[in-house]
Amino acid sequence: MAVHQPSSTEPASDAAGPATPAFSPLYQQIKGLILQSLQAGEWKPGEAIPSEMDLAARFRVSQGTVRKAIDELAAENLVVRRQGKGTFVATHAEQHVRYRFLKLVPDSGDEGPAQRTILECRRGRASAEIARALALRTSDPVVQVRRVLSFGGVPTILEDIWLPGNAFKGLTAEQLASHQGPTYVLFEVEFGVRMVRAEEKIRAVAADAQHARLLAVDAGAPLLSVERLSHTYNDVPMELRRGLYRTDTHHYRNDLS
Amino acid sequence: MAVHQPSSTEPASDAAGPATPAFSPLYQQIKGLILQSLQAGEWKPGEAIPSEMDLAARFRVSQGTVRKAIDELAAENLVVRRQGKGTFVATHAEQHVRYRFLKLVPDSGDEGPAQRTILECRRGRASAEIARALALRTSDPVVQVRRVLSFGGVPTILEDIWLPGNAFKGLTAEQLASHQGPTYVLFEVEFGVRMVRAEEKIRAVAADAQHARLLAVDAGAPLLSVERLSHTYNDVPMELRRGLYRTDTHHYRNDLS
DNA sequence: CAGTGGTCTAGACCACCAA
DNA sequence: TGGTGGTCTAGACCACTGC
Repeated sequence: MAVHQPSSTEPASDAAGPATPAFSPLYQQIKGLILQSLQAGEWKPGEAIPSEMDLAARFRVSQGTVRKAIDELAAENLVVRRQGKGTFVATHAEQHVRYRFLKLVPDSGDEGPAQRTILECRRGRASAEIARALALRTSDPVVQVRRVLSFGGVPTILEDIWLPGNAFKGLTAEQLASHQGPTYVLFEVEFGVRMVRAEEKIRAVAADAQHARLLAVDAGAPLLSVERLSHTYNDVPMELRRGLYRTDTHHYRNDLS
Repeated sequence: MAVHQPSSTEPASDAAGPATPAFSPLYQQIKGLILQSLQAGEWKPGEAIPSEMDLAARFRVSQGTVRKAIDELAAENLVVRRQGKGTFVATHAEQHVRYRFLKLVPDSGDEGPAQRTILECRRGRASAEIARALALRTSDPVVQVRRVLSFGGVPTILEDIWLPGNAFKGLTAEQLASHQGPTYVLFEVEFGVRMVRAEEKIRAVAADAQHARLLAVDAGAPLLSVERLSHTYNDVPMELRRGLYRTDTHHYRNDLS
């Protein structure tokens, strides 16, 4: 339900506490409520959420207020609007947004999907470093994956992936090797985990002997090191990924605005 | 003035031509008109544009329509809204958005502004490659700048910058060395050129002898190569920048969403 | 206090889609 | 044809700023 706040000045509650009245407009509250339903899985990825009219009725608010809430969710890619059809929970499976998190593109031309080679997929305990990144406790269960992505037979990306073990019970190398489309779709479909946002730290590094072998380059060759921390709803970290990219035939593309 | 389009179906103009009726909503047209005024320099960077009411009156449209147009301009960082004060033409000089295009951050801690060393600033003719990138004709005048940015005395960024000579008449090494704040502010203030959007292509490369000397690293050391094409209004390319970044103490930070 | 942007509402109509 | 999101309007009120 919409929380109607006292208008204008707060009642003079001079008790100690944060001085910020934390005013938030109605549409932000509605956005928060819709977000809760998204997190709770009330509507699954790809499904339609209720129409604006329905939501307006549910929250006892005008359609325009719901619209503004959904506008923001759409701007954050949590939801996709389709005129005449409805509003849908966003997915990494959509055609034109696929590989939204993969910014490595070929220098020229197009290319098919990557060939995946899973080198490792094992359960273990979180090191202090991994635990810190994923907001776990040291020695909590984690899944670690190592894989190589090749384009046209050329190994191009070597990735180490760490996932919280509890959320990804039963993840197998088989699944990782054989599924279609982005791995994040697998995560959505099989584990109900939707990655919403990520931060990347990018560096140039020299290939060590092992990396060189796996990526078929000379030892010491420059590689792009991409450390990505992905989050689900509410900024909960759910994946740490360390990638090494060959940039002799591809480049990392970024748009600034 | 707002262009009122024929409602519903087009009159059956079966003459040859693009089949798309190119319907665009009123607020998009208003946005376009405001954009024109921005390009034309009717309001300078940092200045306030007319109030929503004024613009609504000027364009014979409701305030809500103007608001939606400005909303989009604000979302594209072309304009900044300040409640109670007005709407202002965006600038690279704003405190919290300074160095908006510089994504290289120190691994830990903060750091002061960069020390700039201008190695070169000369006028010349565009090579075929530069001409293509900047949408000039080969041998059109260009300004080329080479500089090193250092943090705490450590040379960290080596940049080559190409600018269209006609738009940047009179740019000197003096100016580039002595101005305060981001170089893009200098461009706005001295040349009326506002960079609005940019694309970057990022690679890992090995330092050659010259680069190694200028950045105080060993030859062959891995460096981040960042090629940036910056645009003014209307996607007109106005700057090509090739940077080499040391990433031993800094990293390139990117947010995906 | 007046002026600005920000929120909220209610209603009309349009464009798109599916059945 | 009915339902969905998309546009446009008009008016009321709120929050913030500066005089």
